[in-house]
Amino acid sequence: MKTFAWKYISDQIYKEINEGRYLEGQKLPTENEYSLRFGVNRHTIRRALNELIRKSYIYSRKGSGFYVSEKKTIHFINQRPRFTKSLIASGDTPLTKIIRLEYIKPNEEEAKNLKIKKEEMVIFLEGIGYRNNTPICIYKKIFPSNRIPGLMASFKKNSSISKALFDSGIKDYIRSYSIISSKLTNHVEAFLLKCNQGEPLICTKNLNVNNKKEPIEFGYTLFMGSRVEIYIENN
Amino acid sequence: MKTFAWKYISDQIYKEINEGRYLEGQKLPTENEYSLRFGVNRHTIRRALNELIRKSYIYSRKGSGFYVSEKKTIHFINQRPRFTKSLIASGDTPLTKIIRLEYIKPNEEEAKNLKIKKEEMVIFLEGIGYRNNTPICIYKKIFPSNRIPGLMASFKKNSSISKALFDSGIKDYIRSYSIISSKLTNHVEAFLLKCNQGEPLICTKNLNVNNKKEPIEFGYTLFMGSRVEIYIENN
DNA sequence: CCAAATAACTAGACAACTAGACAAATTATA
DNA sequence: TATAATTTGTCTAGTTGTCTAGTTATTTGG
Repeated sequence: MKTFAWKYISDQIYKEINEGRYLEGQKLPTENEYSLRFGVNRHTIRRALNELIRKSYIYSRKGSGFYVSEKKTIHFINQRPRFTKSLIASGDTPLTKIIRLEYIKPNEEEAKNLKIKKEEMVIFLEGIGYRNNTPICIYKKIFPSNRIPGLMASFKKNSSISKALFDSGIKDYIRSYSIISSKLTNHVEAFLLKCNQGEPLICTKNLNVNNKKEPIEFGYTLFMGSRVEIYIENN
Repeated sequence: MKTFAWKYISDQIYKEINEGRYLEGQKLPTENEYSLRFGVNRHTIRRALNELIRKSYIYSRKGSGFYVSEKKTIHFINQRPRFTKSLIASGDTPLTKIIRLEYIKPNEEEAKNLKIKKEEMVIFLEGIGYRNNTPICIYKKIFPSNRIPGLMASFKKNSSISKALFDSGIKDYIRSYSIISSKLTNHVEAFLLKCNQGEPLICTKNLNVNNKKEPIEFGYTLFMGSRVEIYIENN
């Protein structure tokens, strides 16, 4: 049995990362530099680095370089889900950027979950969640606007989603259920998450209800597998 | 299929313009602002914006910014249509490029409109109309050559269509009727008009007659919806 | 053990993207 | 009005991503 160059190099670089030679988020040497150092072709270096990407120890940015991955964000799924708070608690700077906000017609599943008629227009909200300026998820949320008067205006005024809900009278809400699945990023998701096409995603689908148990939000979230892990709390 | 950042961004900005978020002539966000918003380098933004300039949805002013292009208003006159003159009058540089000129057999509608036999050969002329070096329309015209002696030779000599008609004895003509409809560009039209496939077109079909009320031209024109608006005068 | 097939590796070209510098034109400010 | 700041235009250079093609090394199967 023979150890191949790419495997040796991959292990070697990983060892150096593990030794703490490079901090989280720090840039690694370029392909070219590694190529000179190990005396192999650039493509062999790429293979070694791609192996580390596959294991999500590092990630790459086109035209820029390879970087050491940061620790995964833990996303808690429990009764009272709050993206921002869960991140603040873990000492990270959260941010969520809305990229789409409009009225649409719900599909069958959405209408059924929200307990409204298929013809009733709903608020569609799409955004990207960040941690330390790195995108970690794409979320899509459907709100029954008829049940929450003034919500659209509130979204346009507020940057925080839960604050917008609060302003519209939703003082509290709890999660009714969550479904978790997985898939690979398509080209659009890859762009939005600034990753390569074909990376694994953790997909959640969930329903939030108010204290009268009326559905107020049906949402989908795509978490980047390499940057997030989901923690399910039972209490 | 793979989406590049510049393509995604270009499409996104175009969508926002098309939604009416920015009015004609209005300034777009700066390269820097877009760069922060999309999280890419300024040069990638430039590439996206240059794509929109190429399709003349926007234009730029050095040291100032990027602006949404203004539509050209075409006065669709019932009486004396003249592409060249109407553009000169509005202070633009006119140009029309003939891309096809030959004898063909007319179809039923054309023969009927021109009041000739189906077997009688006619002159088929196809061209592209420009404003400021940007294509704004594709036109196809059918002329009953038997009724206008020497017209083909005249077309080959002259660059202006109305001048060619004038030289062939058509000193004056008026529009008999026009029909306006709409459709989306196919890939050939998109290529000729240097725009995306699926852009809306304003389609006109019309008949011109001489002072003896004999039909002398049956024509189709496809105006690019995003670059042109048609003004119809009733008097 | 040999031949064929497969995987590893080299080599090069080109595109997409990042990065920074500086010029030229415009706009805001003192 | 003069100056500073902003913004687009144009460079050069470097890095990753994706191809294609060809060579060498290893494994596989008879």
